[in-house]
Amino acid sequence: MQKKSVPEWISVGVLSERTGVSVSALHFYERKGLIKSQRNKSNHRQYPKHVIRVVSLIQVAQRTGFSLEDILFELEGLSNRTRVTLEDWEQLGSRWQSELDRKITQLTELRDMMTDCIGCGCLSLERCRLLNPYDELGKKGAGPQLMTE
Amino acid sequence: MQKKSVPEWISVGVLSERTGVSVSALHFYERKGLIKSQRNKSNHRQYPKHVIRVVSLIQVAQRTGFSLEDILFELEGLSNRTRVTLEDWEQLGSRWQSELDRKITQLTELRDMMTDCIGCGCLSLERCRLLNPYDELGKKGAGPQLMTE
DNA sequence: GCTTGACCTCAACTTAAGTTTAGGTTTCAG
DNA sequence: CTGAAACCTAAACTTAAGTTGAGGTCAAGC
Repeated sequence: MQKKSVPEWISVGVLSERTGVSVSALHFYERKGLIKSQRNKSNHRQYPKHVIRVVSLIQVAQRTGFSLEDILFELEGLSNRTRVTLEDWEQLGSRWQSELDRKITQLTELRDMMTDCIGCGCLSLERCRLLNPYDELGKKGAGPQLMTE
Repeated sequence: MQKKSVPEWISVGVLSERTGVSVSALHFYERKGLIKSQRNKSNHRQYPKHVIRVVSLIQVAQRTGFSLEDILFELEGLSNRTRVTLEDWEQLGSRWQSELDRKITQLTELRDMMTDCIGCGCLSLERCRLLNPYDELGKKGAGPQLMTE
């Protein structure tokens, strides 16, 4: 019992409507190699319907902060270029989750540092780890430091 | 008992060293109006030492995701353009914190959606709220939807 | 048979946040 | 006196992710 594979082609306009991505951006993605199309006899692009999913994944990846270059790299690693399977999705999804976790951690640290700093109020250029991330305290010996400005 | 105000001038090279921001970027910031300098007799820029703090704040703001334009706007709202006081910092700091909170919330939502989605595995273009943020389900009536691809 | 809408290509433009390059001074150390 | 270090300006270049514009084709509807 083989499922029939029914590509069912859609135009760039329809792809744009279905994904919320502008036609010009879709052309752009195609130039970058993120999606592929066939042409009909009038030279119009025809996309297999499942490209909708690829475009949607691209959008999710962008929202998590990946560049199109990164995304192209990820997509190229997939077993099958246009058809995104469940395994593909599990792979991508967990990779993207780690990236998101990394980002969230970073921002949270920054926010906590900010909380400390506002509470502390020292605004010291010498001591403040927020204002002074490339800290080189210790060079000058320990102990209280003057806030020389 | 008045404190003497001792500006103590520093060169662009020193400012660059102290902040970790390249000289060309500092020139750029000056063109954009984010920092100001005086010139000495050889036409070299001289910055009052507390500009270091302004540049540090610019970096923090950038790390929290503000554009230089935003930052310029914030800095212009300060009581005093170059000298950043404790009150200034409290003002800015809490504004930036909210922005950070907003971002963290967004990313967290995206990550949780992703967790759901990977667990669910449906990858349905019709139903998935991750793949389909501009959802218009309901248009077609409720009930189970075919994953037509 | 003409207009309209959807599509095509290619090239130039846009914004942000700088960097790079080219050419020109000044100042200090040897 | 000579050369290097630090500085100056102005303009062009860079990258990302597209957008905009000009000019052209094609099929459908009136």
